[in-house]
Amino acid sequence: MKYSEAVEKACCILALLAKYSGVFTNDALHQKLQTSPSYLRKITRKLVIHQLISSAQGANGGFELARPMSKITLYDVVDAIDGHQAYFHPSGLMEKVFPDQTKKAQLGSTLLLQDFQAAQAAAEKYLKGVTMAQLIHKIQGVGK
Amino acid sequence: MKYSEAVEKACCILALLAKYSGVFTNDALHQKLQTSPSYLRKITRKLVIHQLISSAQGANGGFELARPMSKITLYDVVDAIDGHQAYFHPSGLMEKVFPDQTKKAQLGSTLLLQDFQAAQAAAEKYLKGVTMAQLIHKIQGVGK
DNA sequence: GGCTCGATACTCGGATAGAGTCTGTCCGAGTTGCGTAGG
DNA sequence: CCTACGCAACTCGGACAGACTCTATCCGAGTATCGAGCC
Repeated sequence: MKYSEAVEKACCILALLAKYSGVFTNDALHQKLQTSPSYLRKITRKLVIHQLISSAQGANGGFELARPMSKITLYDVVDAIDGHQAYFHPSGLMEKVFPDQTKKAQLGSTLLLQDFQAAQAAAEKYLKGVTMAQLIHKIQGVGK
Repeated sequence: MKYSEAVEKACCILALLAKYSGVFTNDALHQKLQTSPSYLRKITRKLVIHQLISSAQGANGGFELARPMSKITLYDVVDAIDGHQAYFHPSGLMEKVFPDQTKKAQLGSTLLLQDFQAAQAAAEKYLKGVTMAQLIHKIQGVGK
C-alpha cells in the first residue's frame, strides 16, 4: 500500500517547470533531475494527458505548465500518475460468511467498502487541499 | 495504490470467528470461505503474529479471536496484513530541483513527505475509528 | 492403576512457483520549424 | 522575392524487457491430544 515513486518524480517535474517558468525539453528535464529520460517521458506523458502540463511538438518544442501551480493540488498529481483507483476492491467474499441471508451478505461487502472509501476520501480530501504553489512557497520561504 | 486483497480475506476470517465464536481449524475456514487453504494459512499467520487471533497447536487446535471484536479496528487488520508502511517514500529527488541551496532541497523532500504523511494519517484515523464489532453489528442489523 | 510410548491431527515456518504490476528501455511514426533551392 | 521542398529536432505512442511484489502451493518440522501397551 504505497504510492508509485513516479508521483515524487512528477512533483519534481512540476516544481522544476514552475521554478524556471519556461519550456523544458525532455532531455533538459533529464539533465536536471538525473533520471532516466525514457521513464521520464512516460511520466510527462501522463501529466500531459491529465492536462497538468502541455507539450509542444517539433523544433523549440517541450513541456510547459498547463495552468498555474496554485491550481494544481497534490491530488491532481496522484490522480494523474496513479489513475484515481479505489484503495479497496471487494470481491464479495463476505457473502460466504453470511450465506444464510443474501441481503446481509451483500451489505457486508458494501459496508466494508463504504468504510474504506471513507478512509480514502479522508486522505484525498487532504491532498486536494494542498496546492503545488503552497509547497514551493514553503520551500522557497525557508532559504530566505 | 490499493490495499492487498488479503485485507478483505482477513476481515472475513475475523467475521467468521466472531459469528460462531468458537475454534476454527484452517480447513474449516477454507470450507466456509471457499478460498485456497494454503494462502489462507499465510493470512491467519499474520493475524496470529499481530495478536488479532490466537492459535492452538495439536489435536482440537485451531484459531480463535484473541480479543473481542470491539477491540479490533479496521486499522488493526490493515496493519497486520500490510505491515503499516508509509504511503510515500521520498528519494530526495527534490534536491535536484533546488541544487543551489541544500537546506531548501532537504526541506523540499521533507515537506512533500509531511503532506503525504498527513494524508495517510487522515485515512488511518478513520480506519482506527471503525471496529469490527460495529461492522458486524451493522450487517446483522440489516437482516432483522 | 499409573506411566510411557506411539499414532494422529494440527499448526509453524520456510522454500518455491506463477501472475500481475511497476520501473525502465527502445524504436518507429508523426509534427513543427527552419534553411535552402528552384522558379 | 516568393514558394516549395527537405532536413533536423522534438514529441507521440506503443512494444518490449527486467525487477519486484502479491497471490498461491507444497512440504518438512514441531507440538499437543489421545489411546494403547507395558510395568
